[in-house]
Amino acid sequence: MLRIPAGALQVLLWQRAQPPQAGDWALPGGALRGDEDVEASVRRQLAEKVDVREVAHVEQLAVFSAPDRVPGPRRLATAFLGLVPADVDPAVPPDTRWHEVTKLPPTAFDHAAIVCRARDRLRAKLSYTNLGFAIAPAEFTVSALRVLYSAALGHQVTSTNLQRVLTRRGVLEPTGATAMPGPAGGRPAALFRFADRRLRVTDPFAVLRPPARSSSHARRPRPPR
Amino acid sequence: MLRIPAGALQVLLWQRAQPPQAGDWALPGGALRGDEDVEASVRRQLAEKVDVREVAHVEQLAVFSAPDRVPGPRRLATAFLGLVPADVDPAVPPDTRWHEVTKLPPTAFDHAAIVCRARDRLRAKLSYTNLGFAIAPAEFTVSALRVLYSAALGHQVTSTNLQRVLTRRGVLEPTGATAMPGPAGGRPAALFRFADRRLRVTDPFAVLRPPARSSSHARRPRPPR
DNA sequence: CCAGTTTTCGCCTTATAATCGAAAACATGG
DNA sequence: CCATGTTTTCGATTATAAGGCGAAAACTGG
Repeated sequence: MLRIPAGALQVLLWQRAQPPQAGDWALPGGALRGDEDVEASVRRQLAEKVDVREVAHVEQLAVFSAPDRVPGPRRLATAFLGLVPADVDPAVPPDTRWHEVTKLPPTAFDHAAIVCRARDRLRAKLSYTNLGFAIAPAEFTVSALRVLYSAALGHQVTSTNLQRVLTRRGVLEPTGATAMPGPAGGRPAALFRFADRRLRVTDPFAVLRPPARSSSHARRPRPPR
Repeated sequence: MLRIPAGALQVLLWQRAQPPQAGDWALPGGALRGDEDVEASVRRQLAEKVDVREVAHVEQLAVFSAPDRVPGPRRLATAFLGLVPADVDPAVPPDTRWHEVTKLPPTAFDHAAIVCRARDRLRAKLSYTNLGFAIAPAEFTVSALRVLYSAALGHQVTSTNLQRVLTRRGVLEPTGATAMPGPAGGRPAALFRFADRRLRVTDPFAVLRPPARSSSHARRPRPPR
């Protein structure tokens, strides 16, 4: 479960009270029941920690299956990535806390590797899908979105380019309204929203695209040498 | 397990002799042992069908976990994508056969969906990684590679563009040798190979890239209006 | 009304991909 | 041995997308 509440990417962890690895921080999770698939199980596990209605997106990452990943009998873990919009602050149990992914506390088992995978997945999909809808509020300014993308991607992003790329792809659309200007004044920012709140691949990274091109520009034939 | 032996994408299936779903075609697979992770298990399962040394690439796809995906007690399946180069024809058991993915026979359980996922993964990764090394022979002409890419992607690809894109990214390199001309003559084609035979992301689909740009062109300032 | 601030937008440059046609390099038949 | 057909290769051009920069726009507060 990741979110970006204030310019920093955070992950939801809970502190283990019982051995093994008592005191270490772990990802939410639990055993799979016989009558549910892994997606349903994840939502059930999450519901014990946060209000699942505030989770904007959940997707499978990978299976972690090293025989010694936990002490005792081998256990498989199907890791998931969950995203919470930046403007909601779900209530969490007392043993549970948000941690910046760049400053992780001692983590249990292979959970640090899972967090790393989740962050990488988020970074990748922000580029070629509309996944931003899951980390952004319902409405936002381009500047606010820039902060979110910068934090998630780990490098600076310019407002100009962010707006141009996302609008060109049709994932961003203006609401028509404008936000209040900041305390220091300045031009009021236009509010935007994501056109679609379900995951959509904007550019199927098809670098070798189908020839479907109807470019009708008359080409001036080159004179033969 | 996919391959493209002659311009058509094929998947390795075996025909079930015992119920459930006797007669239907299924993907290779089997139970996970306690002392192996899923990757090791897949290689072990595959070894029962083909010579695993001929498998150029294996990667995890996803967990399929619907409670009713197989009759009887629920079973989880961690699906994998495997790729065999086009020039090898592994010996397979008598109940096993290659089928074109566009003309699948009746398949068992949810295996048709798994094949679909595998094909989609292959298509995507051909665009932004050097995964072509896993479907191509060690050496090949651009024309031969074009046939492979066209079959995998499902649409025509031009030799010119294929060569330029792959060489620009540094995934393709000439061997220096040339192939024999075809029976109808024609210029002998240069042979190429993949520079790296391990999966490498050539372009991290980073559409919003870090500003690391040292463009040093002096810009002529626009006159104010 | 003016200075300060932030957003927005147009213009330009750069990067990469797609298209097209001609030249190169071979085989074969007259 | 030359003309012809065939296939590959390559250069020139166009097309599309992304990044950079600065001016104009639109507000606040004195």
